[in-house]
Amino acid sequence: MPNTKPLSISRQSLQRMPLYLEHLKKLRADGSSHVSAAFLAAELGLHPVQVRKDLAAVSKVDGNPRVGFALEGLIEDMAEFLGCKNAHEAVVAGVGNLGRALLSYKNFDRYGLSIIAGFDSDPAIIGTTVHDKEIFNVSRLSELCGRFAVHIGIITAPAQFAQDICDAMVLGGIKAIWNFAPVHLNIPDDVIITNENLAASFAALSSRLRQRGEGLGV
Amino acid sequence: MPNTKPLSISRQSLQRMPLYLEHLKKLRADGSSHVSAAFLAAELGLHPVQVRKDLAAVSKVDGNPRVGFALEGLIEDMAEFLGCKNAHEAVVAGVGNLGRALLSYKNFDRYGLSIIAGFDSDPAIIGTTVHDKEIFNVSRLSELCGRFAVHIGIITAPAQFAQDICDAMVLGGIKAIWNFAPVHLNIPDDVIITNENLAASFAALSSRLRQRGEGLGV
DNA sequence: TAGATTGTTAATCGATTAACAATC
DNA sequence: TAGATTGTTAATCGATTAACAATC
Repeated sequence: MPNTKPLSISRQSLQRMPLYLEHLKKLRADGSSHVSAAFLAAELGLHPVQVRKDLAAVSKVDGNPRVGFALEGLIEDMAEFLGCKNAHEAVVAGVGNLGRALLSYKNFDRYGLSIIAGFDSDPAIIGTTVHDKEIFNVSRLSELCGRFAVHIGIITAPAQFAQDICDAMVLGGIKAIWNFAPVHLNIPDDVIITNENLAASFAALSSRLRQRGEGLGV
Repeated sequence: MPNTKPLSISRQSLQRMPLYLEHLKKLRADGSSHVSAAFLAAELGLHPVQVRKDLAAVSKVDGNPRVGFALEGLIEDMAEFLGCKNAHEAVVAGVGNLGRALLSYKNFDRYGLSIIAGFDSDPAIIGTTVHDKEIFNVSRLSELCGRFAVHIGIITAPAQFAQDICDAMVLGGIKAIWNFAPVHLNIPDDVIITNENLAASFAALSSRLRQRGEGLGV
């Protein structure tokens, strides 16, 4: 059984997938039935070959010279690939402004993702709901992760609590962590992690701006 | 005048810089005066050579065999590099949950970053303040960007408004955009952009988890 | 048919990692 | 001194881009 598809898709490709899906849906809504890689690439500011490779990685839909790819099949395969059908659930620990924003974020639905509960240590918000999701005491984090059979944990708590929360999540059976706390977390090898550091992103953008400004002698 | 330092630092390096700064400060607070690249690398889960290169790119502090780098100078240079001294200001358009979270985010201070105002179209919140920052009518976006002499714009509005907001920002003199709307924005060449797609990140993490699960036959 | 568009192989580019001599 | 640690050059790795024959 020859394996034509690469076993794993690059992280960068993976990040682009939701953008394709979004744009393909838009094109379909506009009444198109086909799309060429070149067109899609131009719209999204990507390289045409990159687009073709990305599409080939997740879909068996063959492109057609002159007409491009059939939108319908592409959308179906892309949705399938991204797991939009079998929903993926997560919990979020740290219900400050950011946690609250994620609990209320509507775009997750489109990819079959949902945050089903929040955890915090503040008695004032434990027991309340945000966007219809209940907020539990963080002390019950590992217990409830197990009970909910959730495998994705999101950390939006202050840095000093992040490692403890992380440990509790791992104990509760969490296999993937989306970490917004600006610290390096120690995790077992079988748990995957994505670090999302907003301050670092902002600072990096600001530095790029300054570098460019200097380069131009401004 | 030979140019020893590379003109530009890679995007990835740039993203790591705030993490170094954070960790270096922590070490200093713990009473250390020096740190070795190997130690720092282990703490942050990076490669030692990578750390040395990164440090060398922003600091003239020479490492010392046996003792490592002097913390004090390193922190100073890193802070200088990241522009923590001359504060950088931004405005945010779209004061929903996410915009609100960014307006209230405390970690930005540490890098001399601040969001000075918000913009929205909802009459109910125009004129109110969030974390002491006033919310203006989005119709005044370009006017006020110019008046405030702000060069960084953050877009946290729904996707369908993003391009218009972006255009208004560019018109107002914005030179760097941090875009949270899940769409590709068309901008002039002299404006830099960082796209932050939360749904895409979440979806990518979820896909990685699923891929791994399949690989292990779970 | 002619030409737009695909899919694939090879070249390029950039970042990370390995190797190692220099040095405090 | 001996050995930990640096700084740098070369090798590796991975992703993007270029080139081009195949095809509807």
